Amino acid sequence: MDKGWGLTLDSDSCGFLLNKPPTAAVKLDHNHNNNKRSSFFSGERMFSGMEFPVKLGSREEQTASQPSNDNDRMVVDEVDFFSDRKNKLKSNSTDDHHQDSRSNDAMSVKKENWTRLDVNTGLHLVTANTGSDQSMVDDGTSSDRADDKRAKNHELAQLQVELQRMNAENQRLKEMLGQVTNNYSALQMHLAAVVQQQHNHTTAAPADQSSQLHHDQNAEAKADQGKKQGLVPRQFLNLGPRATAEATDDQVSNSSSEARTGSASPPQNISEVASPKNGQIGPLDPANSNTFRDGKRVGRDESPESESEGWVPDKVPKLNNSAAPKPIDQSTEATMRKARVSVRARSEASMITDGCQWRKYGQKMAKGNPCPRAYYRCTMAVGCPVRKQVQRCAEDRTILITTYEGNHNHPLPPAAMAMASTTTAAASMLLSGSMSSADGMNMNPNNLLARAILPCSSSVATISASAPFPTVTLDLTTSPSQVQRPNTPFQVPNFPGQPPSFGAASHQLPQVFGQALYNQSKFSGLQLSQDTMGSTSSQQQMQQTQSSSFADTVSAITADPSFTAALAAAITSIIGGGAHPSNTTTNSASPMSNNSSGANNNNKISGFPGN
DNA sequence: CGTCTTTGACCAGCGC
DNA sequence: GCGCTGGTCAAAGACG
Repeated sequence: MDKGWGLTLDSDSCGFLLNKPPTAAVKLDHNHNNNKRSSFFSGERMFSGMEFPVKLGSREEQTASQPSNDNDRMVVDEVDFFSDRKNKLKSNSTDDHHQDSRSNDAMSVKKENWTRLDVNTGLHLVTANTGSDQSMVDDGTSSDRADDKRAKNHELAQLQVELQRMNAENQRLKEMLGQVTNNYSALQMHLAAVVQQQHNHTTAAPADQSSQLHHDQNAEAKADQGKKQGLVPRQFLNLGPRATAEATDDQVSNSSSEARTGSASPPQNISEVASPKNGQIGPLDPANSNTFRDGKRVGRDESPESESEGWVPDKVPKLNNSAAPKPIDQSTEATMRKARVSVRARSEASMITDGCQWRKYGQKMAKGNPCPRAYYRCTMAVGCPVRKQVQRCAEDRTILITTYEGNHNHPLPPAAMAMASTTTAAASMLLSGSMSSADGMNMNPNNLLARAILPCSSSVATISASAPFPTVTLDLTTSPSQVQRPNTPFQVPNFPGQPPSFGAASHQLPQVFGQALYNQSKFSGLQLSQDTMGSTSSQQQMQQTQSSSFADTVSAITADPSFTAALAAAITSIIGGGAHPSNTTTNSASPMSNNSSGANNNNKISGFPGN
């Protein structure tokens, strides 16, 4: 976030300055002294200091609202002060300037006059108004001006407070936007998966062919097809949490963990989550983090809260017991929290480099595995609910199993977007469509998720419902030949937070994925800057444009068969960083002891924390 | 000195 | 009810 500060100063100047009323006051006085220069400047540049437009605006508002009075006043003031000014200062240049202004534009004349009046008024207040008889004459106007100034200052302060509030709200909206964008990308991938599955089924059932042409009509076709294959139509009809919840209630209740989630967590959530939820979203709300840390269960329940906000709009009702319409988040969040995406890959590193910053908070010896399981939590944002478990495979200790859980509630650096998007999409699809079809047994590779994530390979993506939590496993260790990798596994030397290197590495990927990564990098970079910047409308438009283009790109790449190899290559490249000494990781995990090869697994494991 | 890792302890869920 | 297991916390130590 350090990067953002530089950018923040660039575009947040208005908000930044406006957040400091004393500064504004100083600048206001300064404006009075230098108004001749600043008036036009302020008219041209809105962000040269909001004090200028605010001040001018107030003048202009008065002019607009009370044209007659202002004109009258202006006439009087002009006569008084400019004549006075001419008499006193005999400034030809000013007069010429005044005439030029008149010749240019009447309004500008007014503004110029007003600003000049301010200047002269200030002079009178300071010098001439110090107790002369004339001051009694001018006292009326000067006192009026003083009052006018005070009123304007007061108005300015109010505007500043308003702007502060707007900035704060803007920040919240930006955070929401980031989450929604992630959500959107996940849904895009899901949609692509559904379409693809539809296409696959259409080949078998041509009767439904017409429906696949129209995505809008997909719901009905999905329902039919879902019935055909024994799937619950709602899974496909509703991509939101409701579908997930219903699916969970209807079918996945056989999973003990799900039952646990549904029965135990929601009551707590209702009581504890409802209040902050109703008030405002707080993915980064410190309160969340506090409660997150206060109690384990509370934290586990609340962290998904913030997490799911990125997943589901508030308006979507949630059916946990299908009786009381509770706030969606609770069970959905819990479910999302439970959903896991496991990535198996060969790596000598203690932890794969996925672009995020992790903090290790625990380590346990898991049953049935001599290798300890390390627990990490994302530290890129306070209260980020994302956790991951890192454990080596018991059978093959060269295989590193990284299990992700939860979704980031903060903007991600470009380096983290690939993995985060992948895991997010996988988890989303798992929960929205694939989970119930698992029905207590492992998903076969023909599952839509497997096809969605890795469309052209049938053995790398599996879903296990036998696990305590519904888990998607991306196995990148089985068939390297499927991954269109060159012999030299491409490394990402400065992978974290360095889009150029990432883009440079992406040239080895299929073009479409490289472009996607590039777009992601741009977008997430924009998000990063946006997160700390005071946003402008143009920037928001840019972000939205980037968002939509990014979503389109995601949609495009998921439909592309080469996405399989691209995704595998990307993840493998991320993971491959550990084997490369040049790979600088942002992870704080201790680097692996320099094992040259995977021959001695024990040595490698010994490098694993805790062994 | 601040941050991060380590590690023992604690807690909750689940099965018996 | 008890033990097992997974997950988390937090104090203490390590590290830069």
